[in-house]
Amino acid sequence: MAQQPALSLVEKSDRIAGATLPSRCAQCGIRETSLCGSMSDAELADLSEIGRRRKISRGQVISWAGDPSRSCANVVSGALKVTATLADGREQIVGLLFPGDFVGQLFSDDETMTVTALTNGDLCSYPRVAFEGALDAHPKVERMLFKKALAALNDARGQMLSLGRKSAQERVAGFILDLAARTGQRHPAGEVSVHLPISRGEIADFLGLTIETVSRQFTRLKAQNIIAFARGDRDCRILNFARLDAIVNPE
Amino acid sequence: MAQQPALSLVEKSDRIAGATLPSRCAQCGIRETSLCGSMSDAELADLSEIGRRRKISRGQVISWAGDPSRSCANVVSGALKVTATLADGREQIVGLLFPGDFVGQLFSDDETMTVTALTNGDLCSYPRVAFEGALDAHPKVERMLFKKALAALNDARGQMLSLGRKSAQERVAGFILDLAARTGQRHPAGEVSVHLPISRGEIADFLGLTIETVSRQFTRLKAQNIIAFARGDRDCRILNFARLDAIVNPE
DNA sequence: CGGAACGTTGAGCATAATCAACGACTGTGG
DNA sequence: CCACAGTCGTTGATTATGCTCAACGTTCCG
Repeated sequence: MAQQPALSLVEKSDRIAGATLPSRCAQCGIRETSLCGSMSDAELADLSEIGRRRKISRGQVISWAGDPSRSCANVVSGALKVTATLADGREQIVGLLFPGDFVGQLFSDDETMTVTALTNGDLCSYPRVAFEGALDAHPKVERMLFKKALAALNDARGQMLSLGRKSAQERVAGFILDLAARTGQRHPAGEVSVHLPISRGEIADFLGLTIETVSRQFTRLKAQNIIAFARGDRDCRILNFARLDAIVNPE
Repeated sequence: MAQQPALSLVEKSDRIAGATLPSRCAQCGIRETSLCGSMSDAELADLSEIGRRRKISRGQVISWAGDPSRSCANVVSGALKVTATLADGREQIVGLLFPGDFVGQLFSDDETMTVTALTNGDLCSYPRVAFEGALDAHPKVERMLFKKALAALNDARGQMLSLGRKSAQERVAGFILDLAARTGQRHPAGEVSVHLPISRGEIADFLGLTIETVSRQFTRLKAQNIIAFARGDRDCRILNFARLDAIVNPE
């Protein structure tokens, strides 16, 4: 994955400005699920003053662990990964971000994690210090961010249980089921199809396994007719939901 | 470990009350590090209205995963563990709580994790809904809790890296170093002594290993003269900080 | 066409889990 | 006082799970 320079606030991008609500906010597809959902039009105009819309492309690093924390953002479209890494290159994905999620390290001078775009997409980006100032004036926004942080903490803790205590098969099966619950499409026959948003290697980094082990577990689930793949390696169909669930919730 | 009923708010305990600041708050040893540090005396009097001091004893379960979330608390003294468990009994410690830390699941009707006392201690306990109400009136308290949640999230993510990507020896060495940074005592000869607050079994549950593996890693570090134990199995002395650090930060 | 990225499969191995035994220490009750 | 059970930690033997190394097929692009 090509590594590119992190977000710079001086790069060319459109300004979201004006005393009234910009049209891109009024039309924004994620307004209900993001921070902005907690704000009145007047409040949103306030925040949009300091924000910029910004395009990101697959593989681009949004922020590097250790760099100064200068900006934060809402994900408007696309997907990103948050990773922790060791000096020798071992990597663990500690979070996945989708539209409506918040990116950045608030109240800290340094980023602690690296954030990378998994797909092309758009961010609504804010200078960190100005954004923190806006939080003082808008307690409803702070409350929403607080709740998002608590949800992220619960997610992380659930993932810790997987990483520390589950077998490879349980982790892979759980990954498919989690995705199905989030983004799965139900089919007439009762089957569910799930698009895997990340590569085998990224699944491995997410689950604390190797690429080969992830691949073998998929193969094993295919051999048991629990899942099947259609049109490539990323479109997974759950043929036997009950047996998949039985792997994840043992006994 | 004996399992006892979870926190009941009707149990006998002293009331922290009065329009003025109660003496137990004025004298509280953790006031600077806990929520209360962000409050003026007048604000603190407000919060103390709804709080109770409560004693907890080693092994006692403060709240069970799945139970309704009725209360939250500050840790005044002692230590607690936050655990996630699977149906078949596998357990992962996802957080350790010490004086000044916050206990409880805010903005959620159900607890998602089990919290258990590792030692005898004291909590400052609040009804959850009333506490949430107090947050509306005291943005500085909410801000402090928000920062604590973000710190807990960073901790959890660092732990995810250990669980997913580090060897048993790296995890055990890292555990000792983390404790040393938190609570270690420096000695004249440059050595550092660390009291391990939890048993081998709990260390295993924290690091995602078995008791035997944890024990073998301690033995290995002892054999290399990197650490030594004094007066029992819980007082660890770091004899060679550099080599311990080299294990944790490889290459 | 050549190369790169991605995914799968196989063989062998290493790490940590499992199963088992044992010593040290603690508190209990005869 | 001692016998006893219980908890905790250590150590040994064996096993299994998942990792490493390697080869190969496919797809996509330049």
